[in-house]
Amino acid sequence: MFSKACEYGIKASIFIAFNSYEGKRVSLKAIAKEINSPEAFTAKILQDLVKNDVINSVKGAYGGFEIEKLNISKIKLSKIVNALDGDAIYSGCGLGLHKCDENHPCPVHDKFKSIREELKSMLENTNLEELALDVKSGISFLKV
Amino acid sequence: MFSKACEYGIKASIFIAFNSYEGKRVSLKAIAKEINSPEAFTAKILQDLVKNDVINSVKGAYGGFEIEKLNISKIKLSKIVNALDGDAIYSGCGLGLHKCDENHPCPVHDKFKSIREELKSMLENTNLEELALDVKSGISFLKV
DNA sequence: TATAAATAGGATAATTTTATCCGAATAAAA
DNA sequence: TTTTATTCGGATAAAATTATCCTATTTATA
Ligand code: FES
Ligand code: FES
Repeated sequence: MFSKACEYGIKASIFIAFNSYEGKRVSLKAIAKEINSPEAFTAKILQDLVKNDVINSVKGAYGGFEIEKLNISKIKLSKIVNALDGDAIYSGCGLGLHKCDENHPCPVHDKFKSIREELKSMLENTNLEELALDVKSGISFLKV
Repeated sequence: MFSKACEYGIKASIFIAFNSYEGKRVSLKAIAKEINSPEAFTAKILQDLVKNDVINSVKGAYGGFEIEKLNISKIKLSKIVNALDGDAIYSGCGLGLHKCDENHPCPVHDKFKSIREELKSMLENTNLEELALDVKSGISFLKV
């Protein structure tokens, strides 16, 4: 469904989010350990997220990654997915036609329509805050 | 969403299906042309589909691919997707945890649940016949 | 029986995705 | 000012996916 990069990116963002709530900045090392991802690859993904204004980075000793508290509830999953995987998953044609077009639909267009719309609206209506709170309270998990 | 192999496989199966309805066997060349896919790669995919009993092949002159008429309505999209991509798309964890587990859910588990179930039931309840008939009647398209 | 038209399948290549390595830049603290 | 802990970014490398090529095998027909 999502690329590995996107999976790591979502998990990393959640981990950064709930630490930022407590005013804690987290390092690449801590993130990779927490979400069980390869460190160097995760670094690249975090750089992408910084460029796309999902997270902020602070260089140097005692640096790391963080998200402005006020923004945590404003960042939607769709922003992360879009930054890392683009919008093909909910905008492109499910069978790889040049584009998804009502007037020139592929055989599964109608069947997929509602699923893709549900996916899109879920991604656009889910914010980092709710996901982070669930992890913090032990309702959901980032690894294993 | 699906791999290229799976996209080609679904489209090829639909094309074979509606030709089989008319008692026509189709060649690799004809399939690749009709669904706009690379011929040799498509050949590999068709071999997989033959091994998984989705389609039948006939070697030699005047050979090609076909599906038993009586089976066309029995073959579900899920069978094709499973043969080519496995079941990760609707059974695996959306964030790549080892497995999707109610008792150890990832942060998006609940959000994804209904989408993945809808996807699964759609794939399990859509058969080749309906898809093939739509293409045949010009309601949907296999390329461009 | 020879020929031609197909699929089967092994080997290989190209591309994309995933992953690693290392030096440069930055900034806090000693 | 030096050391240390970081992110940044370029260059590779490894693995997976996508794609191609070539030969063997099969089978209908001339
Ligand atoms: S045309 Fe294929 S999903 Fe819309
Ligand atoms: S645990 Fe991740 S989708 Fe169920």
